[in-house]
Amino acid sequence: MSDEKKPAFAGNITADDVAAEAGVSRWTVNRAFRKDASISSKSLEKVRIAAERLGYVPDLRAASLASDRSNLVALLIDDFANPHKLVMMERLTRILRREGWDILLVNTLGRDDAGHALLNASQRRVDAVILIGIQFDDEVLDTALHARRFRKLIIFARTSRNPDTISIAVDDVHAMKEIANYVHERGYRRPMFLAGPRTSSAHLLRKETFVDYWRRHFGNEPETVSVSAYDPALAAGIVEDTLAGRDAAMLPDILVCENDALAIGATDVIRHKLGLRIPEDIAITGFDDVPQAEGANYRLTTYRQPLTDMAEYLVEVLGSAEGRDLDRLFAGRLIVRQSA
Amino acid sequence: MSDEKKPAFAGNITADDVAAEAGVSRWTVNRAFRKDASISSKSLEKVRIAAERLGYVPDLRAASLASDRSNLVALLIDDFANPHKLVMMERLTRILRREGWDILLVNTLGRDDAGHALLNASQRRVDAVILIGIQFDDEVLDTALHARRFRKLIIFARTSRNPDTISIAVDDVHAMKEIANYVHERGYRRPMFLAGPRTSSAHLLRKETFVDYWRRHFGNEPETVSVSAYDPALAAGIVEDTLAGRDAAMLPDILVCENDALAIGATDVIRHKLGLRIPEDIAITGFDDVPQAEGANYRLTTYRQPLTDMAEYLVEVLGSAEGRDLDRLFAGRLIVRQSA
DNA sequence: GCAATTTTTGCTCGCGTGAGCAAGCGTGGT
DNA sequence: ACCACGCTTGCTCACGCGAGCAAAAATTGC
Repeated sequence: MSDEKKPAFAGNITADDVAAEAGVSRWTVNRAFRKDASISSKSLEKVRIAAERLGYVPDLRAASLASDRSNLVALLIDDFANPHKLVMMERLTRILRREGWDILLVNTLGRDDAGHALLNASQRRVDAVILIGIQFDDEVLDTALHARRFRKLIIFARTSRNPDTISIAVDDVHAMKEIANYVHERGYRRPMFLAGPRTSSAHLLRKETFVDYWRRHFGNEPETVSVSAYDPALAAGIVEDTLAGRDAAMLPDILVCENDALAIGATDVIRHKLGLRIPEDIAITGFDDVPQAEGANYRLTTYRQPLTDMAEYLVEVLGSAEGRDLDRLFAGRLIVRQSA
Repeated sequence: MSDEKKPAFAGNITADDVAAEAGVSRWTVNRAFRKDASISSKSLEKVRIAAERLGYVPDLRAASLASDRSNLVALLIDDFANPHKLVMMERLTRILRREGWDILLVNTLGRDDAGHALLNASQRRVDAVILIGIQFDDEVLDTALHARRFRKLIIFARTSRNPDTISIAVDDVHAMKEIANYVHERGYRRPMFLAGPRTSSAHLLRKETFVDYWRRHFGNEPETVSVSAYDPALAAGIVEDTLAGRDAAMLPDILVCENDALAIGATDVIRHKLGLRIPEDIAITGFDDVPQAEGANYRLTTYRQPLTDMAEYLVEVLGSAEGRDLDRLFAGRLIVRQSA
């Protein structure tokens, strides 16, 4: 009787099956699926045909187990209210996939969850962890690094002074000086800085740089306000609370925002709640150049990070044998639009 | 001489090491990390302490290999211009992680890439594939299903008539009827429908439903326009091309959009390029209730999908032994705001 | 206190692949 | 025809864990 199993799905077809079908050994089959392996074009062809017929694809779990390289990186994010995260995810996933890296997406629920998120990643034996969230302060990083559970811990789009992490980011200091100079040149004199949450590590230097630079070069001390997350809705609330009811003379003439998420929330509230015009009554600048910043509604003057270059450097870092001293800062570009 | 290896990272600490440290067998160690396993509280405690000291965590690659369950699901997305995707990703990743599922994020670059994306997922032996993109037409689905490479293929937030997939979505037909009725009740008589790309399968029934229902109940045939992606910027371009230069009498009195991504692009262009007021000159409705829809700028009348319920049902589906007849439609809710 | 029963523990075998080595094979020079 | 050399192939061993069974230990009933 033919008790040839008809598998429910092709997961159980293994290199041995293909080897039998193609008349070669199992190792030749696997070699056919590795790009660096030495194999004759004749057996390669035989294997390809047999694999095609049986629907075989190599099992990366087993490959990873045997080779101690998973070709998997974990991407840890928390900050889902920030539209720029969507852009970053798109760019990172596209470029990493193109280079053969798969991505484990971990939604880190907050500071307390960061440890679990890292544990999660470590159980899959990822080759690297990429952080694009905001919740990773020194304590969390130290715990992760102390456990020596990761070969590489990469902080993307954010600077970190921790020597054991790799930070790939735009040069915030240079960027904010450029913005400060632009703002001053255009005649604005009473800027207010709208900042995001103040984390103790891996944070942005934007607020500090802007405030210091402005004070030193242009005399007065800018007012600053802080929002607890990069969330347009929260930013809107804070801006309304801060500015509502002020005399025109007491209003800032420009709102310099740490990023576009804040700038967008601020724009909405300034127009629709405070009834002021942008840029005539209050100008606005952002940071990141999210897609909506270009739209007819916001026309936001902002600063574009070279995300593609950064992602490509990230790939390079992933391939590198070293795990340290790979920090790199990139130069961005001021994008001038109508909002300032 | 002490050539005790100081590992570069803790990946090479195995259950055997913990077993030696705790004075039990390797299998007891692994049992301590499974929740269904039978183990005495005494050895559990011993193992916990030893594992803690050595920094051991089980290797899920090996576990998956041995048990034939990966606890991994692939999430395939292409449509990154649509802000609703960010909301969906947040909700899905949060709830799936809470239930112990890890997520492989695959950025599908387009229709031609769908096959590669699926292959990618299958090599990691994911337990299921979740599609939240738009590019999966019948041909791609058939290929994937024919290869029998997946136990479950779930189409999330989109209906599919393919019997071998599991579709978890909002009841589009009911939703659009509700919207059509609302629009008519509020006195609008010349709707225009702004649709997204027309895929041959797994698509939305929104346009068809609205147009048919309107024609049958309210007499006239709504004008329809289609955009090639759910991208606000593209929608803006199409709407401008379509409406610019029309007499007021020739303009629709309401623009019914297939989703918020389109509605947002349309809103921007209607206000800032055509110089019309919303809702006085043209009203607008969307679908999805993205975060910005609530903001002061858009105040968009839209339709909210019960994403959390849908994600929770998804978890249930993942746990189910069956792979078929699990389709489910959910009821959403019309969110009335100022735009219509 | 003893046998019957249940819980806990250890073990054999297998999951599908890669590293690295040794044998096989073909090629070219003399 | 012979040998040296490089490319290709097959093989041993290992990766870390789970299923499922058998032995050991703990618990129960009387």
